[in-house]
Amino acid sequence: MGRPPCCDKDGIKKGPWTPEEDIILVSFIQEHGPGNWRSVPTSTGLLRCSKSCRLRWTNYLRPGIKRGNFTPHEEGIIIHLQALLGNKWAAIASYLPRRTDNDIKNYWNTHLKKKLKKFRSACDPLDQDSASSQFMSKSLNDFDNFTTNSSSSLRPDQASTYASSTENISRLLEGWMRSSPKPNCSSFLLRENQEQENNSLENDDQNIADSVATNYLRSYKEKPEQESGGQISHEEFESILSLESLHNVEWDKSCSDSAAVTAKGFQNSASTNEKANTTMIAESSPPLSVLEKWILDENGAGQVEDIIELSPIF
DNA sequence: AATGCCTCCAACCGCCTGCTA
DNA sequence: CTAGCAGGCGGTTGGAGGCAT
Repeated sequence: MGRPPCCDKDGIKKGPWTPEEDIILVSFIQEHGPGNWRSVPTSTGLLRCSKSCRLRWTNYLRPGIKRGNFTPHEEGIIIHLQALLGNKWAAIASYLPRRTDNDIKNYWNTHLKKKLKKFRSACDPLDQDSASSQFMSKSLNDFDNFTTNSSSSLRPDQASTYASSTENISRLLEGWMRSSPKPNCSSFLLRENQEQENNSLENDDQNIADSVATNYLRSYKEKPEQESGGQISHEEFESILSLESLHNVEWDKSCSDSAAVTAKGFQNSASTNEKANTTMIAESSPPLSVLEKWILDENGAGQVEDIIELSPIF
């Protein structure tokens, strides 16, 4: 026999969560830590299924979630990663630790898809396929300029309403958690603490850079040959090469043979100057983030300053 | 003021994978 | 080994609120 059912399917409440339910859920997690969702409905008396509880926590109540407008640079990261990884929102969210996959997915569907469409139309209204491929070779700066000059991506009225409601809950939760920290929830208490949150902001550069480097290399190496067709794009390889040199990552034997051959060939034929530049950048001080160098590699020098200036998380 | 349309996001649905009994 | 559930994920939707007429 398998596991027992997580919860009784009858009498399950659906729809928006009330503040009371939020408080019950958070107080339970404060005591027991996130996880073991199966026991949440029975232990708390919430008329919600365990799945709903988990979603509510991960997408809304979890401390450390950054809400509100996406920065132009965050947009750029999402666009770039979406082009590389597809609609792997969870994977993309792993590069933006303070954003939830649901938020990124919503933002993509409601804002970025439209902007991309406009961008592509602006590139070449007569040849959408060509414009699509051109887009990948366009710099993030082009897109940033385009989006900056476009109308606001989030209506101010909605943003303020949304922020005020979430902030109220957030403040409530922060107060509770600070008042009685529990050892078993230290992992998320770290994130909810404002002081440490500020530190986290300062360290986001390296955290995200490391996250990008390791996840990107891992996802590439785990990419089945049939999926990539044994080939990688110029952009992909340049990204990987840049990350590899910055992190001293060796090409893994586990890479598919043809992909590895392609990569090696590309590596050998790549401009010496390009590689030297990359290495030089990597060794320069103060260090730039891997992500910045990654983007820098694709967009030419001069973008880094914009990136740093644009995004508060960098 | 009333109505219809549009935008946005929280939450649900269904599928998949991995784990557990 | 197998059945069946938990957790994770991406796609989709319902409803609230704003805007245009």
